[in-house]
Amino acid sequence: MSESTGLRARKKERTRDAIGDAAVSLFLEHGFDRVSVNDIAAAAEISKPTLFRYFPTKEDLVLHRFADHQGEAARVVRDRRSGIKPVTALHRHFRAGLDRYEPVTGLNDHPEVVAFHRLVFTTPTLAGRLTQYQLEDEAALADALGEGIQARLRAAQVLAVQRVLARTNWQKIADGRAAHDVHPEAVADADQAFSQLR
Amino acid sequence: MSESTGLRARKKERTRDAIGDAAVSLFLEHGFDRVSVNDIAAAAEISKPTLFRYFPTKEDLVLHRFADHQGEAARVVRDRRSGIKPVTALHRHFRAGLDRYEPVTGLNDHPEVVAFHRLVFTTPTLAGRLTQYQLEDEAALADALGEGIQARLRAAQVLAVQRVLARTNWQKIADGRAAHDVHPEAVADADQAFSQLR
DNA sequence: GTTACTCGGTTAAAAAAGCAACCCGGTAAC
DNA sequence: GTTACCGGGTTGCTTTTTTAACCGAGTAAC
Repeated sequence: MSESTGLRARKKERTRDAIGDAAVSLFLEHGFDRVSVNDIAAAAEISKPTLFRYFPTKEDLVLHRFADHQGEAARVVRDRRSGIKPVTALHRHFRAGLDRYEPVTGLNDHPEVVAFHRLVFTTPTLAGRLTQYQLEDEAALADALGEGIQARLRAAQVLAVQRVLARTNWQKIADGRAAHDVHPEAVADADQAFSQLR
Repeated sequence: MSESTGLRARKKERTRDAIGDAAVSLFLEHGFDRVSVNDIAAAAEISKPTLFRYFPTKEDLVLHRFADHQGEAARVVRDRRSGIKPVTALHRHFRAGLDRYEPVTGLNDHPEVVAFHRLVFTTPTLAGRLTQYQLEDEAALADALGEGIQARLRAAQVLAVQRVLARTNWQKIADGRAAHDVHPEAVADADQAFSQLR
């Protein structure tokens, strides 16, 4: 079938996961600023230079989970079937994310996921760097949408919508509601927001 | 206490264990000749050259467990307290091994250990190489005992005794008896054999 | 009788990891 | 105020590992 991933690649991936998991779990337990990169390296059983070879900065240890979705919007637009408008494709994609309760949509009530989002939103340096990521994502989406100011404006608006929707969902769940319970509202919000984009 | 083992050393040890364990468990399951070094490398998730950097030959993948006791007899003799004769020290050491049911003494009825010994004894190339190890051990013991033919003779006799004792114990256990049950006989045999050496 | 496997074992080059030492900004000690 | 430590990152240098290719002996195919 498809286990043709070489030994090297497999181990690198595993190391990367080990570092990321160790970091996130330590951050959740003690807070971002109270955990040093040395602690993380020790927990992941790697050396400090190795850690920085996998993640350029301390913040990326947290944000790689968002980074994994990097360029997703652009890809959705590029891969849409002919005859479908970009906004429609993005709308459907986001809705599918809601139906799968994907963490990125904010609609996920697993305690770790909720705590993880709180960690990101309440740590200034993390929130700051997260917007950096989103700006890159926006640029990629703009490229996929075409050229000129028009494309860039649309890209910005789409991502703003997604950001607000995700944040809204997360807030409701952080207030104690269950994801399943919030789902209908989340879908309704998304429908409204995306149709206003057209 | 003792966490001062560097990262590198710790990982090396773990890799070595992983290879050795993978090898032995595959050998026990399928037989020495029906498992290739490639299979072992794959199971241990390392490459073939790495395997051979840890173990010089395929046989050593099995025999390293004996090799870990390499030079033990010589050390026992050298480290004996003053006033104690070499044979006495070796006798006591062997007896202590019996009391701890150490696999090397043959007096151990853990299924894996029994199967492991059967594997070694019934695979000619392994049995052959095992005697090589014992010859080196014999030379070391001879050195510890002094110089000349006299020392070499004594060394040979001591190791021969230990070999026969261990083999005898193993045979009884392979016949289905419990180690605890065999223990008194094993001690008696050892006492008799060692006192005849004097 | 070549051809083409497989298997134990080796080689050379390149990637990756470890280690120790360092830079720089902050901050606590005295 | 300087000394000293801690934090995030970096820099060489060495050790370890992967990769792919190979050698030489055995052996099955045809």
